[in-house]
Amino acid sequence: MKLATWNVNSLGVRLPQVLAWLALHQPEALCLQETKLTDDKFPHAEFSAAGYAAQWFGQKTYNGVALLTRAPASDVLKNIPGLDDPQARVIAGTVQGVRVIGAYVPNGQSVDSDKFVYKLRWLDALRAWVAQQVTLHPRLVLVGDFNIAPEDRDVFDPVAWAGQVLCTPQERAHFQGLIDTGLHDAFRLFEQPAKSWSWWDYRMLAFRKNQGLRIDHILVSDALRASVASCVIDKLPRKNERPSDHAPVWVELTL
DNA sequence: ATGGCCTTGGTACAAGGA
Repeated sequence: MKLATWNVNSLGVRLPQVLAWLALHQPEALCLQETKLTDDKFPHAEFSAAGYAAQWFGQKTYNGVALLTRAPASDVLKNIPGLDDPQARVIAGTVQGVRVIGAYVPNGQSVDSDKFVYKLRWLDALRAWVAQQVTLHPRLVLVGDFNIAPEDRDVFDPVAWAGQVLCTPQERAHFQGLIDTGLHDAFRLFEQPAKSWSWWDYRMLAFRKNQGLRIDHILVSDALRASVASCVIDKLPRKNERPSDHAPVWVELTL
């Protein structure tokens, strides 16, 4: 079964592209980030017509996440239990015996920003909760826009980006902290092309020049590691008219 | 050519993204 994640940067704008991608790939589950829709505006009827059940959790203008599944998801949770967070950033559900957690990690803006402090605190809470979730649900995937480039090889110009937000040692330590709960970066379980990115700035002709970062990830638990058949960043939607600045990422599990 | 965008709310342009 195929599980996927995509930061769509406004589902209102990107809905046709998401529907086309679902029809083409028919994933068992697709997690969306940055829907930017209040819950009353979520296009659940369109997804239902396309054969997908939806769970969603949004807000006006910013953030917003959704979980689209072919079979209805159970044990759905919205945001991190116990974390007082006004921003809609997490949605979780169980589908076909796999716990799927979709996350939109705060960007952090810049290292000297209050938003960076929020990002690090948020990641602390995520790690603590994911550690519990892995114990409860050994077959687990944590997917989404992590807003962290884990290593220099995930950055088109690591010298220019050194110490910048998305690439700081603190953020990378948090990524490792998530890995240390018993997860594996599915993309790195396989030989991959050099210069593989999941996000390209809209400016500076970044996509045409393939200048990007790999910040969207799929982490799989120990119990699922042997079942991961492939992990792919799908660059094709980035070539659409009016694309998201992020590409979808998917894994194929043979369960 | 060393700079180049996109989205939202709201109706001008500021803020946020990464």
